[in-house]
Order: sequence, then structure tokens, then C-alpha cells
Amino acid sequence: MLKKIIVIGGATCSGKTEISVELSKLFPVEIINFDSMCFYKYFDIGTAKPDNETRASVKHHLIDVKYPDEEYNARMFSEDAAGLIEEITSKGKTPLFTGGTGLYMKSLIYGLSPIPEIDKSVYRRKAVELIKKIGITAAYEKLKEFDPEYAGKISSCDSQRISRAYEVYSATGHPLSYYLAENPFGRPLYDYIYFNLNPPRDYLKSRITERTRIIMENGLVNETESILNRGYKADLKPFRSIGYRESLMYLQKEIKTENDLYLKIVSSTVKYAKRQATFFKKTENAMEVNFTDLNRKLGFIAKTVEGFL
RNA sequence: GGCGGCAUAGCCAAGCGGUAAGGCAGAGGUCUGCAAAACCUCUAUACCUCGGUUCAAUUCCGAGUGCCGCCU
Repeated sequence: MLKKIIVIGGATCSGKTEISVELSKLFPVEIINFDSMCFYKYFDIGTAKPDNETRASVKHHLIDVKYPDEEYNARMFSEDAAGLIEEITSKGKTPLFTGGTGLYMKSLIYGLSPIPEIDKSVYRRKAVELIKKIGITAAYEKLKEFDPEYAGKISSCDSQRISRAYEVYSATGHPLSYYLAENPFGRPLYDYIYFNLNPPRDYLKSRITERTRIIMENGLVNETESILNRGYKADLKPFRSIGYRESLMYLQKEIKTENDLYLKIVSSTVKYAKRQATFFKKTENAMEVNFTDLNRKLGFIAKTVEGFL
């Protein structure tokens, strides 16, 4: 008997937080975040984390669980999620997953291939150095030799995936595709119900515009500086995320004015929302919710959840 | 008022005597431990105006217009 979970996915600004909180008033749930940047402490304003009041009203998990220089990834998430599902279910409640990171949702529902833990400080560094040394094209040619199957699936310019393939092969002696074959993402691990919040693009754009304005007013640039002042380096992962990356450029004078900064963040966010929407609509059994009116949205989702539980 | 520079798609920008790169923006997509990342595909009859030279001008010449510098 698979455990029941509720998943609410959707692009940034699609209203996931709001609907999750409303649902928590109707059903005994605890919320588990799967926005990859909300795991990190101190990155508060730019990630638009739920505020303290919201977090006091219903239990939220996996927010602020890592320091900015700590490793967190899809594997760790799926393990944490499995533990939380166990814990919440045993209390007679239902886990409600809310977030926008497609890969994390996928690894939650289907699990990941059993690739052994790899020491990144050794093997990833080696992979990155090799690519830097021989060039991405030559690296891809070599990948074709030891893992032609995976090479065939990715672009010859995809530095991250080429690097990953190298790190897996050099650490384990097996090509990445060897492991991928073991879990073709066929069987869900949970009895899940999944809502894809997908409002019309224009509506989403106007929400993004508005939220970016608020984020900047709330002091995004100051927050970026204050994280740096804590001693965290600008090349850490969360600094590569939308809003922070641009703020860093602004602080380094690569972006000249606050208005340019604002426009750049809006533009990056809109593109990101597009990528998210592409990912989420592909998920099996997705129930697309495109109303913009909260009551209609909630009405539909609540009714569906009621039938599911 | 004088001198010089510039004028190419929504924006930036290369270039050439034989009708023109690229980037951004736009649209769609990919995704198995970096995923707010990384990557892929598609997309525009755009050369300021008017004359001249030439087989042929966006490219050369002249005038005009506009913008930007410098000088008075």
C-alpha cells in the first residue's frame, strides 16, 4: 500500500504558497518545500520564502535547513522527503509538497537511480579540471568512448552533464547510463495527487513584475551584501540563483542602475517560469489548474483532495 | 556658428561595390545527486531621406535630416 502524498507544483508566482496554506486550514497536512533555493538559510528575500506568520500557522519542512556553503541536492532531498513522509503519515497527517523545482519533484515521486555516493571534492573537481584542460569538445569526444549511450542524449556543450558523466565513471568504474538503466522512472513510489498551477502567461508576468518590485523594495541588494558580509563567497551555489546573481552584478557595477537590475531580474524570472511550466506539464497525471481566482482554484483543489484522501 | 563622428530588425551590433554575421529580446523544447543550474531548436525581405557615379550602392560622392562629441 503506497503512502498518499499531495504535490502542488508550478512556476514561480503561480500562487503555490497561498493555496497550500488554504489547504492546510481544511485538511490535516504538513507542508514540505521543494524549491531548491528555499533550503538555504539567509537567502530569504529573493527566494520569497513564506513569512514567519505563515510558517507558524502550519508546519513547514525543509526551509532553512542548510547553510549556503553546504551541499544539498536531489538525492538528499528525496531521502529527506522519504523520512518526512514516514513521520508525517505516522501522525495521521498527509504530506503536502509545494515547490517549483521539477527535478526534485521527479526524484521524490520516482526515486533516483542507485548511483553510489561520490566524493565531489575529489571526482567533481577532477572532472571540472579535465574539461577545463582539454576543452569541452574533446571531453565530449571521450565521453562518447566510455558512455556512448549517455553522450547520445546530451549536447556536446552541456558542461554540467558531461562533468557529471565523468565524475560517475571515474568514481565507480561504470558509465552513468549503466545506473540510469536501473531506474527508468517507471513506477511511482507514492500514491500521489499532483496539481500543476499554470495560470495564463500574461497573468504570471504581471505577478512576476509586481513581486520583483517588492523584493527589491524589501532590500534584495542589502540582503546579498549581508550574506557576503557573513563570509560566504560569491561563487556559492545559491548566489547563482535569480535575483542574487543579478544583485552581485549590480554590486560589481556590471549592471549600472537599479532599474536595469529590476528589468534583468524580471526577464530572468519570466524565462525561468517558462522552463518550470515546460517541466511541470509533462508530469504524469498532472491536474492542470489555470484559474486565477483563489476561490475557484481552492474549490477545485479542495474537492479533488477530499476525494483522494 | 565651425569642425569631427555616427545613422543597419523591438534593442545592441558586425560587414561588404553584386540585396547583410552575431548577440539580446520573442516562441517552443530537453532534463536522474550543481536544476533559480546547464543545454537544444525555431524566428525578422532591417542598411535615415533625396540626388549623383556605376552594369550594379546598404557600401563611393554630394546635399538634407537626426543624434553624439569637441571648439567658438
